[in-house]
Amino acid sequence: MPRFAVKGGLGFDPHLVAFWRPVQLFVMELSKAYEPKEAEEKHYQVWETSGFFKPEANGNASAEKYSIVIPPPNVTGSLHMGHALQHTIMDVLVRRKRMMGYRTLFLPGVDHAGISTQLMVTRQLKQEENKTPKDIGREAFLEKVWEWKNKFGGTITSQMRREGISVDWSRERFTMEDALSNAVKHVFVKLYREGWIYRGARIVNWCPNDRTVLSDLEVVDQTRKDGKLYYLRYPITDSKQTVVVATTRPETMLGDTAVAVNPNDERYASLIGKTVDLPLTGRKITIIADEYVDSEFGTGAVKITPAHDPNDYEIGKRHNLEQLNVMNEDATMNAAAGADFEGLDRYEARKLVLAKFEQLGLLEKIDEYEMTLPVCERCKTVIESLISEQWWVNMSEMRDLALGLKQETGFPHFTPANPHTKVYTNWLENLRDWTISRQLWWGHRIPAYYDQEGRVFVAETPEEAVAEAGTDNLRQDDDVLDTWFSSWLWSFSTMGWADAGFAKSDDINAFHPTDVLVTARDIIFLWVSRMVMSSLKFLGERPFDDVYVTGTVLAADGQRMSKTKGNGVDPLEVFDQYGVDATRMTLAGSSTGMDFAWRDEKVESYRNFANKIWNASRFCLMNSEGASIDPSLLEKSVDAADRWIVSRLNETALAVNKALDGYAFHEAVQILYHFFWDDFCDWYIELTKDEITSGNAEARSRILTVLDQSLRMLHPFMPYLTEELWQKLPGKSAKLHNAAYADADPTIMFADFPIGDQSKVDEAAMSEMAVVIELISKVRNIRAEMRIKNSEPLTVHVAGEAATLKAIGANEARILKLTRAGKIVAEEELSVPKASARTVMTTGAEIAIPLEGLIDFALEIERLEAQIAKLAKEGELLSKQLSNDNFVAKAPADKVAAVRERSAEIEVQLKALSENLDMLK
RNA sequence: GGGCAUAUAUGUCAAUUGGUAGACAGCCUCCCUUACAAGGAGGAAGUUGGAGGUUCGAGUCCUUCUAUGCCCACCA
Repeated sequence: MPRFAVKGGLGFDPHLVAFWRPVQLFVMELSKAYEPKEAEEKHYQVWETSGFFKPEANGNASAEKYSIVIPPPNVTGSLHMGHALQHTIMDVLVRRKRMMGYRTLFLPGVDHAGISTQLMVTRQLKQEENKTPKDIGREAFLEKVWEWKNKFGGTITSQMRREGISVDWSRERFTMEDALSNAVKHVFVKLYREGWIYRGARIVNWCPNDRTVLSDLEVVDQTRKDGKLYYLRYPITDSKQTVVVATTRPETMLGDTAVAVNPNDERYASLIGKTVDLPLTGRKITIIADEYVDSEFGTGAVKITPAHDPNDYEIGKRHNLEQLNVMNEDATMNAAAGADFEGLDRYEARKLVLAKFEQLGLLEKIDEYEMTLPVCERCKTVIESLISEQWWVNMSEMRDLALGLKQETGFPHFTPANPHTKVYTNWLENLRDWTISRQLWWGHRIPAYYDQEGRVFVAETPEEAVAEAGTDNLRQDDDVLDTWFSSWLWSFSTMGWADAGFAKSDDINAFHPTDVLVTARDIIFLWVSRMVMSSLKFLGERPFDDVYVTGTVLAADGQRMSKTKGNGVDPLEVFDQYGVDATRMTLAGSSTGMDFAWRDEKVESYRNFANKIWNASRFCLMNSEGASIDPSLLEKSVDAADRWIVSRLNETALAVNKALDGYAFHEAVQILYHFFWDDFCDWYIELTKDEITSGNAEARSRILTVLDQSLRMLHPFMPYLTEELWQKLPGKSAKLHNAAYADADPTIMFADFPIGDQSKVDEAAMSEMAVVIELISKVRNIRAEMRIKNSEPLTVHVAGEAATLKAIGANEARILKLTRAGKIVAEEELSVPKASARTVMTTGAEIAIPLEGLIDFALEIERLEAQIAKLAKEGELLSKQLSNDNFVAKAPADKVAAVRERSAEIEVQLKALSENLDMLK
């Protein structure tokens, strides 16, 4: 419907009347609800272009540093909830420290993601030009990749900007840029010269789809329920006897070079040393004995294929067996498999092998067998084990460095400490050599050069290699390095290590080691541990002090988010629907280190919270004429409510800082949520509303100042909303900044972060307000339970000790307003008619409200009895404790005293309540 | 096979060194009160997975069982 359409035909629409009324003029006009998009679009650009994210924004030469490098997302990636969680956590940490005056470096970057990127560009090439990488050649293909990178590589970084993270984009790095590539070459050469990198043929994980070797960490298990165990019968040479072997992969029998049994297996003792006629091949292979064989499994006899199985490979080495490779790189059978099989895919070959065994009457049986298969982490193709010449890193020195650091200094400290500390150390202790070569084109090409005789020369540049070889007739190794071989240098390669001649650059001196690494569980081995090693090895210092390991964001159904299940939640959609700040609060508020399920209800409630902050600020701004932020007002409050909110402010600041220092993000969020909503909105605004709306300039300034302090504490979590509001506060200026940013344009990003001060917690005000709050709550409770309308004025009678009555007297006007009572009568002893509702306060003070004609006696009796029952139950428990001599003797004195005190309170309350109850009966 | 987590209100999750269980959402009652109905006021709801034990006292520590999840190794 058009905006100004008039409903109906004649007359005027009552909704339109408002337009014609004189518009009320506010000091500041804010819409009724928070619209996140406006703020999100506006502020990030200003922050970034103003240089606020750069460490250089800090003008204090002696400022302490705080630094975090972001785990580089894949250049092909797009933002998911895991990123959003990690980035939120890091940004919260950095923003707070920045506000506290630290010189902060928050460094972003992107990973070239060898396999993913190559696959993506290959696919695109196929689609657009129907060509393969081979068709166009290495150089042309790499050009295509760079083209792709320049065109689409910015997706992830622009999504990161949307998150509001305060990273220094001027220091953004890419693992394939020159400096980082030089670092990789340098490290490779150094390790090679020291003997830690070597080239050798060993059995490896081969992905037939990607046509490259993979490290153990890039291979994952996949359970196959439809697996089968095939029993193949092999005839013993020159004998009627046969031996049956069980296998899940019949096609590999073409490469068998032995059959193995356990030396202690009596069934086969007589066969050891004999040979079998390997069917379909015409080869004879020996029956050997090896402890590896489990007599209990299958038939107790195992076919041995050293070239296609890691265990068989080991056995083969022990027994000097031939390694017969029967497969090609794409998992088709090769010539060695025999003419019938050459060129067949491994699964086709399997069918044919089985058919032929069947024909020969040598297929004993087929069992159903559930099994797990190794598959490629990325493309899920079943991995083939085969023997291949690859580059490896011997990790022993680096393992010792990392373990030594952990043992001697405790670094890095993991949060949560359990189970990550142990997992980390155990993994290091059992570390194996790392396969670093990959049969790809996209990546850091291995700086190894071969001459005509096949001799290898490893050097950082071709020129050096030529010089060393004494000939320029050299060919560079075709392979590239594992992507992680550049990632593991990330903590310092991003800080100018290569440009400083592989020494400490200014940035490294200023910001390394970084303070904390925030990451998900799955790359502790792949990345975290390797960063520790490389940093110790090449820089001589740890890369980070702490490691905060986030939980996994699960889908609403408690399952992992996955594309195939379609249960994923796209953070960008959540940003659109609920706002970035609400999403950040949700993520931070869920971050306990445990996995957690995504719930729309959560983000909805933080969306509501954002709106609450908006409206509370709106109220303050609507009543801000003649007022401005004035921190000195918090120092000299007279009124109890004011001293109370200042106390709560300080308590909150102390608790928030403590929580964040301990990476207890959920706790910090809870504390802020309740401080702002409960203390500030529900109590402080309501208590002071009269003063504020009536134009009391000091009250107005004070509430603005409290709001300012609150927004500052919320800012690390909700950057957009808080900046939007803070910019509107009268009196906002660079004077409110931490001293390190005195010269910057006013922004809440630089406002001094409240750290809290226990000495500013005013106990007298706290207990005075506790009385006021309790009294108001009790009266409201009576109204609600006795169904007395708010419009019905009441008289509240209170009888109790002097302190309580004094507190009530001092805050009479506010109590009257918030309880909508007409009068408060303080007296030594209650003098009220029988027709009254009664209750009692913690201090034992009695409250009664005469309800002539309004009271429902039955209801009131029920109400009192319920209160009595509840208190009596608690009292019973406490007196039981107190009558236990052991408790009194052994429990800490303050605990006993607390129980005594509470017990006494309950006794007083119970007495008062039952007297009141008697009066009604 | 080895290791490690988790099990708390209807749901999702909290609970510092053992001190007697909280939040949010949902639910029930009332209220569109001039910051906010994305709101206000009040309320109901839990023998903390089962069983044993240590302790004056256990959600928290120990043993054991059950269920779920994760990691590592292996899987002929």
